[in-house]
Amino acid sequence: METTATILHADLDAFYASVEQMLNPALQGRPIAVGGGVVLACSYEAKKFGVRGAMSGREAKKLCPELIFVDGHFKEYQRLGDAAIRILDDYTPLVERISIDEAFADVSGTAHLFGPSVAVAQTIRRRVREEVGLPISIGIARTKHLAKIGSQVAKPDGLCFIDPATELEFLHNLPVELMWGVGPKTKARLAGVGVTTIGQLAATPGQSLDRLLGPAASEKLKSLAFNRDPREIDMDRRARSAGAQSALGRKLPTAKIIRPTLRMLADRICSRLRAKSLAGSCVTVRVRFADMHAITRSLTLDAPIAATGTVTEIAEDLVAGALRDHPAERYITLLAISVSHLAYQPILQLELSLGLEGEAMRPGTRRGASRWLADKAMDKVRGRFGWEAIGYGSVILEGHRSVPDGFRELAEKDL
DNA sequence: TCTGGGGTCCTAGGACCC
DNA sequence: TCTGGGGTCCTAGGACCC
Repeated sequence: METTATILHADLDAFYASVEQMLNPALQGRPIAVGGGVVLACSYEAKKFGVRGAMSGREAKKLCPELIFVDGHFKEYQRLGDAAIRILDDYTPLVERISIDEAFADVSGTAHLFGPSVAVAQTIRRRVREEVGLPISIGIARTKHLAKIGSQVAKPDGLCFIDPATELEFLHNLPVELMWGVGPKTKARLAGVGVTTIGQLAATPGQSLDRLLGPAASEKLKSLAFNRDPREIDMDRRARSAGAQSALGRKLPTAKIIRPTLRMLADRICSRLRAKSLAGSCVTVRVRFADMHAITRSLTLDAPIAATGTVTEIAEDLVAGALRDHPAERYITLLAISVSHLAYQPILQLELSLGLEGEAMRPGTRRGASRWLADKAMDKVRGRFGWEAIGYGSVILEGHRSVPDGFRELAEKDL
């Protein structure tokens, strides 16, 4: 059976840090971290010292006294990430963007135009370097999972072609944590029974793996370990939820804290939804306590909503219920809202529902649609004069902005 | 002393329906 | 008194990824 490897996984190396080093040549070759209080990203020079993303700035400095902290150029990240991914588009329409700095591409259908996958990958790497100025690593394999592993092996600034004829040999020599879905917990469980490589996982009897990880996870890992990943390139993945969260430090769970925070979170989420004529019918809140343990509460509605006020009130009720269930917890450290079960809801449909039974958004509430219209008016003002021009008075919160807004926006998935 | 933000997917039990 | 099975949705929690 003749098979070829035509799935590419392209991944910009230490993306944010590489951009900073490109913009400021004095930073090249130096250990740098984007961010201050929290390390949002760091350069390879910093990684050598053990610096990692999500680490506190202080911890990072302790590991690497030479570390240079820089502010992020978030607009540039978006522009350059887009430019790099666009180069992939020149070689195939089958491109699946995973995040700002990463994408899959299937070049099987375009070999007659551009040559074999390795040649295409070499060209892409050269062009990204020349036209965008950044290093990008590419893995090439028969499946998405293996291509992704390939790009990790290729880093930094490399290319890794995995020949289908010897792919299992390649795969089985690698550590389990390179597999998709194996994080710290699963890695530790596997290590507990002496499994540290993908080959050892492949050789583990199904029954004992089932006992260790449950039948579903076990089956999934087995299929990945034998490179039987069925996933295909998906060109237009739709977001399934939209959420927002805010770390609070350590706060007493009073209405004074909770209400304005939830309103701000709902405002962020709902304006994003309305901008895309979307609404969701499931609202989930998360409350995290001082010991970092978090709980969730959710409510599914009869009809989708996107009005800030309605989402805020539902979130307040859910948080109140969550707190009632945990009376011993003295402090909260984070609040989050997520809206899911998203549905396209153009204004026409909303007006129709007004004529019928209001919008049943919430038991006992018929104000949802008029609120939605008021929100749309506000969105319009913001569109012309900026986000800060208008808003809910009570959302103005004191300082404590641990992460820049620019970073937050980059993390938002297109709805 | 402190520990970000935005997501996806899976599991398991219970309710409910046919 | 004893007695079904399958499917779907909801909720809560957990693991993981970028």
